[in-house]
Amino acid sequence: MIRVLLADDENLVRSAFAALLGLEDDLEVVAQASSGAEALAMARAHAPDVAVLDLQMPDRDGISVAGELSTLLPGCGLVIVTGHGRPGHLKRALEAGVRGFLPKTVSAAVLSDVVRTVHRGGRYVDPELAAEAISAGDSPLTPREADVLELAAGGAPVEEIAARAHLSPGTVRNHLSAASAKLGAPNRHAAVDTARRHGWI
Amino acid sequence: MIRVLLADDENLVRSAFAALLGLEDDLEVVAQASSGAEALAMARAHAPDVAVLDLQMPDRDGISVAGELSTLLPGCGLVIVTGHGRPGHLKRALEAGVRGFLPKTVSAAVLSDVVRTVHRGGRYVDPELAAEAISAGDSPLTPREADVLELAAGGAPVEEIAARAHLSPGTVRNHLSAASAKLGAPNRHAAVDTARRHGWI
DNA sequence: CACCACCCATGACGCGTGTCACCGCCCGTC
DNA sequence: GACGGGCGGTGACACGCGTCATGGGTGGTG
Repeated sequence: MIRVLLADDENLVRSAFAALLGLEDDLEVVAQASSGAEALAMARAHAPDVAVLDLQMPDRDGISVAGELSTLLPGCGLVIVTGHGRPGHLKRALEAGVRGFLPKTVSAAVLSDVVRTVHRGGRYVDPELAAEAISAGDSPLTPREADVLELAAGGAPVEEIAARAHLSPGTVRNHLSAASAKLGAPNRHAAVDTARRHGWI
Repeated sequence: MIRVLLADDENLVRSAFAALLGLEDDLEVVAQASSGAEALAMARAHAPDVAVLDLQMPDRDGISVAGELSTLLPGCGLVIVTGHGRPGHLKRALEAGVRGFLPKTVSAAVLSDVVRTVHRGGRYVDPELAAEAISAGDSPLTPREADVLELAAGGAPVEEIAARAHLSPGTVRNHLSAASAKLGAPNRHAAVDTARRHGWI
């Protein structure tokens, strides 16, 4: 019997996953969590064999939770499930010790299979996502450029970004200009869009 | 036995919902669809008692599907399920004949209860969402302003928006300026953000 | 009919922004 | 030690953009 921890902030989806996994004879959902912090607490309490984590959760990234879990429970298999799979996320997830990564578009049978595969020590990443990740490659942005671009995401004026990043407005514009050029975007807003699509911010 | 149609582009979620509803004795999932068009075809073929539709689907809005279904199968109960519930969506959904509207954050028991309620001819909208919708009110934007604002969403320059909307650049700027003013946003990008949060575009 | 809201357009003003050149500083590698 | 790359900063220029005033056309309402 494989003991599974489920974490997803959308209660309905999480319960539905639990129902789905509950149909399998060899799987048992022993704990559920609706946030990253709760997931860690539950993991500590129940020591599951496999943790299935949603990528987007209100308090923290599913990947950062995975990273912490991999040191906390080294034997625990880690699976990330996500609505919109971005290539950058996949890379970060694998670095965090995640061994299963799949979008919510896959068919139902895949989830339980992946849980079993990961429990056996195997790996599974969605083929389509893997192809995207390879073709997309690494982020061309320097860390600082990514920071500034992220702060520009809300459509804030340069002045505000400068204040929040403790930089001079001119430097902010330089970073944004460089980022836009690297991403082939005509302006920073399109650059934000592109960077988001690739999971680089 | 209540016969249910399920439509959601995320196969995993849809199958999981099917498993969840399948646990209930009085509910039976008779058809599933992964797009709006497919949902309509399935509805025609199976004439379900209740249709559970995801708001976001690749080809078309779940609400527009609902609108078509309400004329196609007047007796069919309509339920919309959504990840991020926007007040504007709720209003549009109710106008389209939808009688159940709930975010994916609700607990598992609610979904099957809502299906039953809607089948009996009752209504259910998530209380939190309803409160937001009431406090938010109607969209202050004129139809044209909403159009232009939507085209501005991708961070496109004014020139491009003008070309795509068959307008003069000056007119576009006027519409955007008016929209930003109405939404209390310092620029159009923040205006896009605000309008999206309220479901006005 | 007058009135008003919406739509489309033009022109002008001023600020925000994108772009470039150039500066110094730090830290890694060859 | 020289070199290159990332980082922070300045100054200048030109364009995009936000804002406003103004105008004409349309359709619905009192």
